[in-house]
Amino acid sequence: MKRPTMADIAREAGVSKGAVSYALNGRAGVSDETRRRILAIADQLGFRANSAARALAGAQAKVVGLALPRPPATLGVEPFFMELISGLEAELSTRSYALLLQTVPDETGEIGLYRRWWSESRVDGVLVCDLRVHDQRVTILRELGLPAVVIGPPSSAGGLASIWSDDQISMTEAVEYLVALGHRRIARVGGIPRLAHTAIRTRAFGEACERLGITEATTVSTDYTGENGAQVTRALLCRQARPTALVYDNDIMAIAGLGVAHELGLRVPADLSIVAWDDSPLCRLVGPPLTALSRDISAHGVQAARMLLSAMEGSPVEDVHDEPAHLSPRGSTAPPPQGSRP
Amino acid sequence: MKRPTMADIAREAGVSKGAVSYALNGRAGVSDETRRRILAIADQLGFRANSAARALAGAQAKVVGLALPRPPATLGVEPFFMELISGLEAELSTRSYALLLQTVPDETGEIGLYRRWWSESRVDGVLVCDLRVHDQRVTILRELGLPAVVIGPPSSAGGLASIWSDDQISMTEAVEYLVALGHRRIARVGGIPRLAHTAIRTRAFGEACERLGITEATTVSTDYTGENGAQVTRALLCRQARPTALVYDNDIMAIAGLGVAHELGLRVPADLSIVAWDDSPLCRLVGPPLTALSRDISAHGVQAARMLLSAMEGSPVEDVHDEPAHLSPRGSTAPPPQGSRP
DNA sequence: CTGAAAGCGCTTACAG
DNA sequence: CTGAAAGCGCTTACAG
Repeated sequence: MKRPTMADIAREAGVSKGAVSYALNGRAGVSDETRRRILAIADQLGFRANSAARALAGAQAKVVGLALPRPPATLGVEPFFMELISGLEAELSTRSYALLLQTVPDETGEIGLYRRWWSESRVDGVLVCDLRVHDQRVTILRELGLPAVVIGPPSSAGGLASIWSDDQISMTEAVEYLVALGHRRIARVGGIPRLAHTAIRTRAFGEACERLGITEATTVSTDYTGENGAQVTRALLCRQARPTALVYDNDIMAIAGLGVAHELGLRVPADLSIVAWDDSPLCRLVGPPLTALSRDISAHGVQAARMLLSAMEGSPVEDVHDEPAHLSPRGSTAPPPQGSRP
Repeated sequence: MKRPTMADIAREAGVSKGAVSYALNGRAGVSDETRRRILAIADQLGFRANSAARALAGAQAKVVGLALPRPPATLGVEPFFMELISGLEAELSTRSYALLLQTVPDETGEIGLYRRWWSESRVDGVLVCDLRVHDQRVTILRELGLPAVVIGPPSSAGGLASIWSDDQISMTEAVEYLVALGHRRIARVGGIPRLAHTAIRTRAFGEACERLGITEATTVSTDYTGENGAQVTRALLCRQARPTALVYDNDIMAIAGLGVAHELGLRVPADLSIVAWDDSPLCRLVGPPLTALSRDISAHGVQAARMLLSAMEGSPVEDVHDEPAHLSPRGSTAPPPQGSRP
């Protein structure tokens, strides 16, 4: 099959290629009648602008890039990214933008990828996630002048537009709820420490516990995998005075924690309360369903895509403070067992 | 920042742009010494070929497309796709190919997407998944002449190269195992009926049960979501003579089924055995860990990407029959309760 | 082995 | 409002 080009349309309509371009892109330069005729012919021929030619001629590539800074193995089980991607997709596809995905092993790899995307003119803009406290990526992106939106706290976004939800509020809500239930020994199975949002959560957890007089509050770090979450949970539950409540930084580890409780013969929530973060449908499927800090990640993605699209158009973009995750109490939280109450 | 172009290299090296192109692409036409000099300069300048220009000049776009034929909401929880994607990525990225992702609402939308990708010259080839029994997509792809590899049974691939694993073997293995344990009332919570591999599994399940004299064998269809899996499980377990073993077409539904058993006060595996299909790490995390039909989906993706890459080079590509999923017995299967044994 | 030139299919100033 | 032309940065026959 031969692809129809603008020259074909121009010939058919008896106008110049330039006129076709103006008509197709809805710009001034052609009369309404000519425009209509051109559009009709384009439609009839099933014309689609060649994206390479368009990009080369200085227009946009109509592609947005997303580097996934996690090892492929982790990605498969982490519902967060897929939910984010479906949100991004939902917005991008209505505007005929494609999403270019690539996994990267580490920060250096990611920076290399941005440089490559930039020098190949492959993408019009990028979304950055998993912000670190001092993140080099934002510096590079500003240097390259590649439009970018950060999915993470503005405090680490280095001046790039950012969209985030305030994890401090959510963490405080979770701790207050557990304390209200009567828990005094609370531990947190935290995420990767160098990530900016992990740092925020860790601080919030510590502060909330201190304020409420919880002295036995621990945070243990993990790599977010279920295996690691299980391992840490096992260690915590085998302690002399084991915690009566656990707060997890993602849902996969919370589910793993539930499995470990089961393995140790502890009843959830009678012997142990569990709170998950990032409420994927999984949390509602397990028995008992997990109390979780939930927010609409997909909507977060839609919003992030919108911001990037405006940034790419050159409009000034405000930071967006999305709704924080709120606690959805379900079957995995209850007052602590009698013996451990104050 | 200004991107270095081949003209810059040519000027620096004192040769023509053509010579630079030959040198960079490892083709004949330049002496070894000139080639080395050109490569050194390119490297020093941080040169990267502009992908749009390259695609326009008739070379490849270096992009592979994957349409995701599931509603965004389902994607988030389905580990299968993310595992497949990480496999594809692993292979594509080493060859400097990018993966273009787009969700599509249905078959018509997917066909439209292929036409668009084709007419925009956006991708060099595509991967097709979730094959239907009579799948229109393969016909269209052949018409367009877009290189494609089907991830699914060759029986529905309509002549396109395909990679698949034989679900009949796996299903038979699962049924034989359950029967050997003593189960006589086995039900299957199946996937979307119009998918080719679902049909294969349904037939295999029926045949295996019949051959082993299991008369009470039912398959119930679902849409693969956890919610639907839970609902179907609830209905099955509330029957007069409830099944003592359930086989699920994906792991999410198996986990949902475990939740329902918990909710109904049934012990797994003492009262009910559960077998999951597609053994994501989740299966090992829940309590009890799920017996599952496991295979390396990520490796499947690597292989699929390799096949597509050769197809795009014009090499003839053989269908690949990947290793079938094999049973990994874990804590969710055991002999049926006393009363229900023959 | 090397160079000069045409062309891929668009967009966008620049004249009329 | 419209047309003719240059140019984006590559690749690839075609001469030398």
